[in-house]
Amino acid sequence: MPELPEVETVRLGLEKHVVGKTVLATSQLHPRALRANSLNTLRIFKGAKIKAVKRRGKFMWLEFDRPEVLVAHLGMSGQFKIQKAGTEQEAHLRANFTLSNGREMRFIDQRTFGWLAVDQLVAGIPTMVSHIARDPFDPDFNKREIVKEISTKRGQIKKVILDQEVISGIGNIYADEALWRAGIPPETIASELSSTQILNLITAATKVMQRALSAGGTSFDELYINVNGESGYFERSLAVYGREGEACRRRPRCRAKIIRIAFANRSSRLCPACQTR
DNA sequence: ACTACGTCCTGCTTGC
DNA sequence: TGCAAGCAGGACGTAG
Repeated sequence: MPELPEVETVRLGLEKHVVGKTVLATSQLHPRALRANSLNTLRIFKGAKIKAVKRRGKFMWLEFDRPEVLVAHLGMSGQFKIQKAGTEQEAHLRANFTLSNGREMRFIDQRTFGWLAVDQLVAGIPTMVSHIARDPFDPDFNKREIVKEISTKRGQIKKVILDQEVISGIGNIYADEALWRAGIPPETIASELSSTQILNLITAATKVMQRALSAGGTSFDELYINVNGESGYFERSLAVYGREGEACRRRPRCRAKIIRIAFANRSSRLCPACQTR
């Protein structure tokens, strides 16, 4: 599932392949590919030169030599692929951009939770991304400030770190991994944690996502791939996600089995022995 | 202002 | 064996 490291992997791939290229043609192949707003056509980018590919949390956007930007969210299963023009269409191709270098930038999305949108920048951020908090990879991410903010929250800690308006980029996989690394149960009330515990948790989330980025992102069931069509290899290093029933990897002592519990209409994976209050 | 939950979607896995 | 239910889940809108 694309979370911060996977989206950053895609951003890096796009940056390498599309910056400096001009969009010659666009096509939208699925009604849900484009999120409805006032600027609801991809055709606006015809003839535009791509200047930059930026990101905040799990949101990405392309900047052009004109005011409009193309915002993209991968949702559950969104992918970007760079293909030679005219290559056979993928089964779930949702939008296509023909580029000036004989390539096509393709947006592919099986489950259609992902979307594209035409938007404008306000203070350097697309309006539809302005409510999203900074992510831990942001140079202006203020860890001490975030720790302080989290310490005031009355909600369960996992919900708090999944709240993209508090800290962005963390999804279900890295939330579970960070909580395991910090030894904190997901249902703990945030305000009942010490500042040190919260700091440890944010540090753990940052580290696990940095390691995942180094490995090219986590790929589960191969729905996530980067723009070259290659999968990430980080899943080998996951401690709890997808490991229910297997032995906890904490050393030297813990040998308990990882369990899966229902949490907020989703699932959480955790070690019942070493994630305790 | 805050929290909780339903909704969107497809395809693979599980269970009867 | 075959079909139906379950599961995966990010973000957002609405209900409470």
